[in-house]
Amino acid sequence: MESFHNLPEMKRDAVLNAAFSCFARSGYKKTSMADIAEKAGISKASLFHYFGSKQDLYLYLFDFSVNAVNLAVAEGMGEQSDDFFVRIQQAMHIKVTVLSRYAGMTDFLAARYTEDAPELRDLLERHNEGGTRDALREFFIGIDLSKFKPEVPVAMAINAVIWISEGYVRAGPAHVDADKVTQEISQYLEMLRRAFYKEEFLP
Amino acid sequence: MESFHNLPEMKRDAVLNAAFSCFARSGYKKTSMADIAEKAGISKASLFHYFGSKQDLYLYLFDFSVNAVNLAVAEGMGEQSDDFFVRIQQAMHIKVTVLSRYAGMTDFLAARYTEDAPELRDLLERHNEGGTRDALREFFIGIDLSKFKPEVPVAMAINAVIWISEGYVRAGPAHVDADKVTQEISQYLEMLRRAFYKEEFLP
DNA sequence: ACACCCATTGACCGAATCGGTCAATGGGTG
DNA sequence: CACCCATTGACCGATTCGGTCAATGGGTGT
Repeated sequence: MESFHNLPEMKRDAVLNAAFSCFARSGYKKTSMADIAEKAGISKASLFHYFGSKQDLYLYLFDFSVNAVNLAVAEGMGEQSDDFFVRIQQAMHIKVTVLSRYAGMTDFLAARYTEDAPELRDLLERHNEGGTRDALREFFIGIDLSKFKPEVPVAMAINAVIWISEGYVRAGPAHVDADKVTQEISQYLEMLRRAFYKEEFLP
Repeated sequence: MESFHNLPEMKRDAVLNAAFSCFARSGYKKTSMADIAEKAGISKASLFHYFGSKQDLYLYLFDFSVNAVNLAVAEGMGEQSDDFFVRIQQAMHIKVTVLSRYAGMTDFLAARYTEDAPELRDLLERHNEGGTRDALREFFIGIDLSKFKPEVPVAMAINAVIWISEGYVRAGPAHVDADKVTQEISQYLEMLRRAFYKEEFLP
């Protein structure tokens, strides 16, 4: 495991991204170590040399992802605004920043909810109890919902904004520059803000 | 193959849906006939009795899906309106109707673009040449774009509407009643219409 | 009651692939 | 030159793969 950390950064990211995308697309059981090794451009034996076993690799990826997301959230979420749109733009910026380096990581984390391999049950359930809480519910506390026009259904508007943000990220294969992508998303959010907010809250 | 058509309708749909979801989630190569048989509640030998081989099963599913979609489109798309929102609502109604019976079919059809199994290349490429054309481009001919407010970017608004529709379908596990789902989607579309259209085009 | 039919399936086949191991290799370092 | 250690092709037993087949059993006509 320490041998993996001594790898040059580029090679390390290649291995991580190969593993992320394979596990995310095919799940734990259907992903073979040969698949990951081939996509990463290394030998299968090296994979076992780095991580010991398939299960240990998955566990490492999981911890790595949780830490990376927590770190990105900690340094990306500045002063908590009461404005829905600035807060969701912060969240999308974090997601895009993480995704620009580890393209398959969020899909990997999302896919853990559909994992049914018994060898992972303990680890995943343990993390569900302690860490995750209800992130979505927590995201919306302190938001000033009175900025929305009275005639727009707030719950639907919120769903709309979330689905558009996700739709953009999903559709966008041009993940070259995280800042540029963030800027383009903000254009969509600005359009929605104009459509949903009372005029007194628009610049 | 004729033995499969003589099956009772419920059992037939169970087999089709099992195969759709397995192929859509795991791809052609990673999906085993045992997976499909188990999810369908029949024996693996029966699967081979019906379809002969794994490849023949995939081919049958593909033809079946293309025919089903074409049929649904033919009978679901009434007089072509020049209004963007009524047209997209027609399209979503078709999609939801198909999905209510064959939950995994659209994902199965979408997944064919990422299939790299050499045994399927011929079939998939052949269908790409002849049938598909640019469905999205064709969808938008004759649409009256002047109904949009001058300050809203039309291209972005269109993407927004599409992503919201897809997001709703993806998020909604309550696929019990197709008409109810269609009605809920129309509420979202109505909200967006109010936000994006000039007032003179609102009721 | 019997004979016939055919859908269904558990058991089985050789081949491929699985997770995992190991000895040989080769480039870097003192 | 000797040592070290990352890397890997070849290999292991076990499992799973696509596909086959004979046995079974519930229907149907007579």
